[in-house]
Amino acid sequence: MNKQILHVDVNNAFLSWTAVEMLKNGSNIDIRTEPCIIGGDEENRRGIVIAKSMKAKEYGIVTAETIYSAKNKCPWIKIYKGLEYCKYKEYSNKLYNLLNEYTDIIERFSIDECFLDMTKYLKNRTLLEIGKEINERARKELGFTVNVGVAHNKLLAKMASDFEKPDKVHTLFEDEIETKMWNLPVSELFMLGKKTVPKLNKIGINTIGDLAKYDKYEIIKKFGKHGSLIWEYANGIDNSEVKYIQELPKSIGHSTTFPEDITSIDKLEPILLTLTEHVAFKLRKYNLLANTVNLQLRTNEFKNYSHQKKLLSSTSSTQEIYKIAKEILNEMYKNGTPIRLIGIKVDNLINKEDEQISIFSCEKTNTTEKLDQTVDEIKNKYGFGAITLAGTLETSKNIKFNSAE
DNA sequence: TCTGGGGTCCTAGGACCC
DNA sequence: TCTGGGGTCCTAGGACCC
Repeated sequence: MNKQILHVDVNNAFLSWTAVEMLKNGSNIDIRTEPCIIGGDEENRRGIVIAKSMKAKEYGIVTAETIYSAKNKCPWIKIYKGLEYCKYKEYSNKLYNLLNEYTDIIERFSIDECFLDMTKYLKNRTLLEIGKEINERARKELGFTVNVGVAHNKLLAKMASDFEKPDKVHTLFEDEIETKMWNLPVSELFMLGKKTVPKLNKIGINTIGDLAKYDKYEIIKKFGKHGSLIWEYANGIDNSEVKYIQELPKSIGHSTTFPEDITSIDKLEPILLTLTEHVAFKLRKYNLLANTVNLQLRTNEFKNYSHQKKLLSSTSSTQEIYKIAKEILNEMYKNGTPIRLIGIKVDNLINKEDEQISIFSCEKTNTTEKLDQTVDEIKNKYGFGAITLAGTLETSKNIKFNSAE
């Protein structure tokens, strides 16, 4: 039996939500109607396009390009700062609650995208009718528009919602694949990025249809597992389920770009400690323990380096993670090299209940755990910045931790 | 005033074991 | 001593997503 799937995608989410919030606060302009972008802070070297209005799109401006380049395309483009991430989360939740009236099988694919499995909840209505109703209710009740893709699997629903924008509902059923999807450039296919597209073009594959009709095993030979996936996608094949149970993260990371390059380890270390505090705090919030610590450095020349180390025993302690992170940093970093970004990531995460008590765990005292616990309680009550480890005090003031996507 | 930040998954190559 | 083959685990790096 066919699955009945909807994909709901907020149009220019960060820009739309900023517009709605501005109107709510008494602004008399709707920024959705002007050529504008939500942009990062150029002075602090975070100058990229986070979201763009439809008018900005007409100038060829794309998400994640530099603001510098966006200005070249449209010199009078307006740039807005955007809201706090938690505000965006609120709007995301409003949408989720509305969708929840239709089905409990919802996958939050990102802050602004959801998959809905409607198979059990059609109730004598067509999937398209429900899609149209959701589209209308979002506009009327929430004040922002969404695109809805209507199909029999997730891939096709996602492709459908990406057709004409904004505020549209599109179907992409099996018998429409050839007419609606195969004529599109192959770069439009989900999971086909800018590295693979030129390689496909080189062997004469320019449209999604070209890929669909190409010999599957040739594609697998060239692109491995990924090749198999994109060939199936081109043919509209996707048997994956809507994952409605929220999974625990597989890795937790935090990174920051500096306003100016840093050339000494003494300046890197306190920043690393602040980043570690964030990561460990989040670990403990999920009740997880990490087994691996990974450090990333980006040089002024945009070269990325990463090194990882396994922990002797799983931990969520700020101090223990920082100790390893500092070791890696000292092994990796050659003093004097200009560094633009530093990042820490923990993975190989396990549930705290599943902790294997190793001989190394015996060395641990309860003191650090108690300290972390106390710090977390204060952070939860008064905010993350309310308390910090002494070593980070100076740097935390100067380093901005941008939590926007 | 050029290039963010948070993720997932895959792969190639090396170490090590039998 | 001139050199196998299968397997696992680990690491660094890369591709892709929003």
